[in-house]
Amino acid sequence: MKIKMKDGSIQEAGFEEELGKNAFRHTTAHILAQAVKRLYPTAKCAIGPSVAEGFYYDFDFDFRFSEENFAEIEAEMKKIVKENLQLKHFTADRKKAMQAMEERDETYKMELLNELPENEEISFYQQGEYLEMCAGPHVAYTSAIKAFKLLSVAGAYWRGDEKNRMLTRIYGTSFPNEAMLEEHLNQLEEAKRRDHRKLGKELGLFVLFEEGPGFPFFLPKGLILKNLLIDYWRKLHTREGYVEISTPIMLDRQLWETSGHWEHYRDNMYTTSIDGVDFAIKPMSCPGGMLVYKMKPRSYHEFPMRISELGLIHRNEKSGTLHGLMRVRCCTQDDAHIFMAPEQMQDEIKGVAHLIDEVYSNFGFKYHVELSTRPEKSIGSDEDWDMATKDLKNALDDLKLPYVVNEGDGAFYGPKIDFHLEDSIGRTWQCGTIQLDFQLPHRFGAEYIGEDGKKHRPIMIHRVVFGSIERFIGILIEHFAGKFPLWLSPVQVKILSISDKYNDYAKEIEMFLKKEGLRCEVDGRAEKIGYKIRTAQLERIPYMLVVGEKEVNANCVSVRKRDGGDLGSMPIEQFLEVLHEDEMQ
RNA sequence: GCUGUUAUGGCUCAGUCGGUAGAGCGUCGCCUUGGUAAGGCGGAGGUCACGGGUUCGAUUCCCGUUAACAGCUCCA
Repeated sequence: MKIKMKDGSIQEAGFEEELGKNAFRHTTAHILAQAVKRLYPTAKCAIGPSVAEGFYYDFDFDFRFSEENFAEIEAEMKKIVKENLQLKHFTADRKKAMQAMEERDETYKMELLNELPENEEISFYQQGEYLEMCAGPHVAYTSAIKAFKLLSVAGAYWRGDEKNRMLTRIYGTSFPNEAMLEEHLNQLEEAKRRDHRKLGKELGLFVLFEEGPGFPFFLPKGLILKNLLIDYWRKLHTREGYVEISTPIMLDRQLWETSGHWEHYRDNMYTTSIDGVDFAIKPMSCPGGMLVYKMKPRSYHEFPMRISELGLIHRNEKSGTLHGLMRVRCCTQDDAHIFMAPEQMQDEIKGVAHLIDEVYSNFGFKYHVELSTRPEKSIGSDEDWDMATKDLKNALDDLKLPYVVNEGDGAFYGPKIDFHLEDSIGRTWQCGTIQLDFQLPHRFGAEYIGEDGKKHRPIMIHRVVFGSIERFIGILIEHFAGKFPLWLSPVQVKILSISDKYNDYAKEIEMFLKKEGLRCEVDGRAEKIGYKIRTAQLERIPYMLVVGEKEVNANCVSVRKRDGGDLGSMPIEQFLEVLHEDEMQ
């Protein structure tokens, strides 16, 4: 494909290249805008870029727009593609540009134009009667857009600011041929099938009630999963030299004033009053950990002091942001606070980064890293922030971990390294984080006696590996599509009797396996074996043991694997070996 | 929180252009006692999210509330 660049040059790029794909989708967005203007001349255009899986365009309509309008827009877009319009690129000076936008009453474009530098040549693309102020790039002809589809409509603030007017955003996607579009739509369907909210309900893992929006209930099988993750976590942290504490979920307001949460996090905190004293339910565990640190004089001999806590935290998240287990108002954070001397900082950051990598790799997760810098609402001096940010950067560079900088997204007390995991439809969620904090030790007056016998201020790292266990479980469910590895499966083995005559034998097998420490169940219903297998298969149970007359007589079990089908008959001891091999994988 | 959409048995969904509702799955009972992804028959189960309004009459129309969904904003 020929791509028309902003500077007037022409580059060659295929759809599989970023440049080609973005130009392709961006042009589709223009075709959408052209169709919209033809059908609804009073609509105003804002912006319409390409995004990871397609494109969107923001419009300001003077009527209520809905997905019912998609059909006629798509029909009009098809016409524009068929008309094979050329995308002509040209530039104009500011005055002419403004004149053109005024004529068309494109007030949003005029606002954007006003913010461009005084002497800048303004770039335009025109296809047929449709003219857009746009930096491109675009493909050369509208006929290139062979397959497209409008997907959804949603509100979006003008320029991403919630104080601004809300515009109507139309999402769509496009491909060079119908087959690719079809495949993409299939992928979206598959993603819906592994949505953790759907699977969580089907597999009986967790539930949310109207009585507690954002406060998930764990059901027996979900709690097994949660507890197994915690067991795994404890083992790792003991190995890594952490000690674990548990602090109250509710503490005196004064503590939160000292930490700065009262001032900077107040809107997200639940509070109550007892005997006329204000208390706040903790949105983070650090201040409690700080009290433990400060309870007695500390020495550099104790450093690095790694104190972990599975903290039950509550945050009043805005109603519209709640999302299954991914975004909740109450969750368990696998927190830890590391107190140390400045010279230990680099090693500690790297140690935590390795630990996070170990855990994510164990589950087969891919992740990406972001470095979040000082937000507007924050505490501490510029020097401290610069130093802390530089320290995190150095550690990332040493580790050779690629990262993107997320300006202004740090915690209010310090910059952080964030680890992001993907859900089934490619949305990413922050899970692990490493935060460097010079502020809380200062605010609390934390100290330690150094080698020189003098008092010093410790540095503090806040870090989580899972992030919130709830969110991590959400990611796990989607990643495995409910087919958890053997060690994590709430039910590992289900024993299916051919008929209820063999239920006693099935129970014997169950007792035997339970003594071996396995989680198992018997399906002794008066149903046919095909039906019991179907049920167990839908429950994503890793191993099924079929027992009937043959097995009773031969004192064995017939093994069926969730993904491998019938493995044949074997004595129960041999089945244990099969499980053992599975676990080794 | 904002914009839009939605809310009907445990689950997934029909339906009523205003006259108080139906299917499949699940559940319960009976028959069947079976060999690797759904055997047959029958029963129970719903104040149609909640609160107002319009109406002779509202699950259906209107308003509000709550929750869910998509996106935005925000975040672990």
